[in-house]
Amino acid sequence: MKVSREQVALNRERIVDTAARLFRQNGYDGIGVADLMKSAGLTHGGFYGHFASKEDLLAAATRHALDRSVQRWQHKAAAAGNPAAALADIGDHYLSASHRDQPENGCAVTALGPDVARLGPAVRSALTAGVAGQVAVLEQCAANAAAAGAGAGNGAGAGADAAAARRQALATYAAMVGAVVLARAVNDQALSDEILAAVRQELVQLAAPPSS
Amino acid sequence: MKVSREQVALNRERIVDTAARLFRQNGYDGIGVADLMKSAGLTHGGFYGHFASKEDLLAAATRHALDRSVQRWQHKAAAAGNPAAALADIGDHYLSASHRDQPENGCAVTALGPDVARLGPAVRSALTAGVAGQVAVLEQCAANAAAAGAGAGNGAGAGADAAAARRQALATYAAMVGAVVLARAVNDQALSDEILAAVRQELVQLAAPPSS
DNA sequence: ATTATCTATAGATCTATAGATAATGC
DNA sequence: ATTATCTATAGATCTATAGATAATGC
Repeated sequence: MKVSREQVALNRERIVDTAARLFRQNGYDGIGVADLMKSAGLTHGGFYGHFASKEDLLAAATRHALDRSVQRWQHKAAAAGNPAAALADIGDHYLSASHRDQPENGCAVTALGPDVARLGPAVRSALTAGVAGQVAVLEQCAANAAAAGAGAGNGAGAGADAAAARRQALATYAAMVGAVVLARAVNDQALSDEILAAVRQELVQLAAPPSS
Repeated sequence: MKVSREQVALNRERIVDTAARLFRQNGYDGIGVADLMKSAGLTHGGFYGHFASKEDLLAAATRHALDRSVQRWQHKAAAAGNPAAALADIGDHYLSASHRDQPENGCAVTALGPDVARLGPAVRSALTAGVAGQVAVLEQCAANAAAAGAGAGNGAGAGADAAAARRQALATYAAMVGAVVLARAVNDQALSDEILAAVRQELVQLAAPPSS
């Protein structure tokens, strides 16, 4: 039952896409290779022609899922009229009930962070690249917001602004990740909603140019 | 080989303590009942006299670990001279390299959040109680900081302050949780350190009374 | 002829249970 | 007599591999 090289590439892509969904939904240990392959419409044994191991697949799936996330963020940032609107757009989506309730389509960091932390360098590097990409988008937005808020600054001020923008981007990103992890884990709908709302609110204040 | 009732209670406690450590270290699916019991110095089969299921043990272990965390936070808050020092003390410890590098002794939310989100109500309720306890400590610190910073406020101002203190506590807590999840998952020491430092920095600013 | 996928299975591991054992506590 | 723990195992599941099959692509 050999298939064309084109079909092989399509099959591999299907496996990665299926894995990205099922790993986020069930965790790394929550879904087996046999079930993954079955969901992708293939049989168990064929898996090892595409990937060296289950962990190797997770690395590919993580890269795949986060690449898509970063691209969406970049698109939002480019489409928004101003930096504050871009941050609000990204944050409102990330901190929405639908992102909380659909981990299978959501950020791989929130769904798989602790799993990835216990795995090997290939998986962790895939996640790291995604994190760096997401942070870079936020950092650019924060820097643009600061520049729009400031008058004609001097050189030292611009350098301090850049460092502050990066710090703010990292802290905001951490708050977004933590909020979704918490909102999913907590068994109290009101508290879950409250956590998401609190971080959304903070993000609005961050997007506003500094008042000083 | 029956043991005294006192020894039974000690054995149960030992199982919970061992489980709290090994679940945080390896994840819920990363350690089996047989190995847990072996680490506790008991045999596999004896487990089901103490707990109905592995998930039941995770609920007990989560409650145990988070109770201890909340108690430490309360102690820090009471021991600090002022609210800002209390927040700094809690945050510096939570956002330290040693907390990042020793998940087996750290916050159960950061180590097990996504696992817990996929499990039943008993486990999730245990985590929720811990989250609520940790947030309450931060909220009290933020409220005290706001009260110390304000003059003699009117009633409406105090109500707004209380709501703002809770929002700030939730957002800060989310940032702390997210920072540790990220710092552990990322395969880049400099980025990991930078994430922790950025949130520590933000926490200092939160602890300062509002400038307005 | 090459090779992607298939069937079948090895070998290990996991949760949970059944029945035996032996020390406590009435 | 009760019961906490023990040994042993059932039954299911997991990753990975071996060898067969059959369609592609030289």
